Amino acid sequence: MLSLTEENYLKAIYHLSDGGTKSVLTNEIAESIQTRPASVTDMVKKLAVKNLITYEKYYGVKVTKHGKSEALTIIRKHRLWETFLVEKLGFDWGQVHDVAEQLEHIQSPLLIEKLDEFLGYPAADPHGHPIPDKHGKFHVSRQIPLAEATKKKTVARAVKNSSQSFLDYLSKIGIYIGATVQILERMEFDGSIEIMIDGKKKVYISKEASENILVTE
Amino acid sequence: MLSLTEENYLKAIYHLSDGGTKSVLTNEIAESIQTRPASVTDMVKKLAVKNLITYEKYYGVKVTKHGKSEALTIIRKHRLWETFLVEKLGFDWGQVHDVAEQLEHIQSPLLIEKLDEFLGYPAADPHGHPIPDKHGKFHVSRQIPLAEATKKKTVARAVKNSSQSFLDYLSKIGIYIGATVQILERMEFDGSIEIMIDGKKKVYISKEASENILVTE
DNA sequence: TATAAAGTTTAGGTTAACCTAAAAAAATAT
DNA sequence: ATATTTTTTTAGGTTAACCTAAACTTTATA
Ligand SMILES: [Mn+2]
Ligand SMILES: [Mn+2]
Ligand SMILES: [Mn+2]
Ligand SMILES: [Mn+2]
Repeated sequence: MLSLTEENYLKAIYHLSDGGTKSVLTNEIAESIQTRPASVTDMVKKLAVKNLITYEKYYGVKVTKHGKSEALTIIRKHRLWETFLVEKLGFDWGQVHDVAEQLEHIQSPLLIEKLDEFLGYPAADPHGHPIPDKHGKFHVSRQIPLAEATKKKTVARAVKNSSQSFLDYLSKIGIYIGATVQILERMEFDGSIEIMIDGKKKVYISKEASENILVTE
Repeated sequence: MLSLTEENYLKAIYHLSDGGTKSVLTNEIAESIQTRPASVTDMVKKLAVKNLITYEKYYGVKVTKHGKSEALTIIRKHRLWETFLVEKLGFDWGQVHDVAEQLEHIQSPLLIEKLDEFLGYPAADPHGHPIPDKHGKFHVSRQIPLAEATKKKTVARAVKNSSQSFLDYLSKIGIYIGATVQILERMEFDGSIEIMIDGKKKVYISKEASENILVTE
């Protein structure tokens, strides 16, 4: 069984590795988890002993099969709780992340199965992120950042950034998961774009914002 | 803000003090929390510095006003979560305690208010224990152990012991919160009693069991 | 290729929450 | 009242998870 801290490290490493595909460096982990590189080195050795990652001194870590499965369990819990908070308790999609950050560490396989059932086995969380099933399986449709879309008409499917401030901003301008987004014009000089939301509302959004909205064409 | 450990100590002390009325000794705390007396002495000093209890060397601790209010918040959370698990997720009343023991430490005032609302502001948890409101207020009707009841006909209102094994036993013989319990006969030699549940089922229960069922006459 | 810069690890400390063993105080028994 | 037992505290360690500063390794630059 993993400690809360070990779980947070493992989840961070998994996310940074793009689902276990690439290896992750000490400084990236330190940055993402808000600790010092020296602390990361300590923890990374512990996780390697537990067979959750492989660690090659100076060259970073890779997530093992076992580590991937543990990470996906934590992510599953995180996203199920976020879904619960929004769907059942009426939280705003920008309010759920920090609470889910705590709830994801509750240890009870029964709880998570019952919660999943209660929510009707959702496929995605309020941010459009896929929820792994109890075996760690999930499906993602081909999503691209709005910034890279070539077709004029797209549908918002997920956000890349789940921060309160970004989600509050999206809500304010009227973007939500499932909204249709038409690209009206790209500004040459700063990459900002003019879009039409649900065929009704025209707004300008920055390049930065458009990179954090994932769409299907 | 309190650590998880501090919260567990404070809650244990509050329970042992009968709602803040009497003072609590080091060994009682150690016993209840499954630690060594020396560890209790350490923690008790910390809690005293934080003004949650008063500590008189060799004579035990008392819960302060502030400590009582913090303890009641934790108890409120514990009981709301237990109610959620039974009412919404379909847990058995014997399965909830350990999970609630973890959930009670989640830090989010918003979460707990929304959960309370979602549950319809319940007055008691699945074990019949009162749920304090957000100001720490709650009401208990005059409940006595079935072992001490003098009237023939009583109604089960709460359990004194929330262990899985005791609750499984109660379910098995057909006792639940709200069940009517008629006392048919008391056995002189071991204090066991014969009862009729809901006017239908006759069973014998031990003195021990009858001391852990709280009823109103 | 030698040197500088960047990234990482090691060495050595801190704090919270535990522990055992010894010392001290309080309660009980003679 | 004194001696014994019980309870509690103190002293001194351990472990997990952090930290800073110094020592390394790797990578980039001259
Ligand atoms: Mn977390
Ligand atoms: Mn999410
Ligand atoms: Mn607890
Ligand atoms: Mn309860």
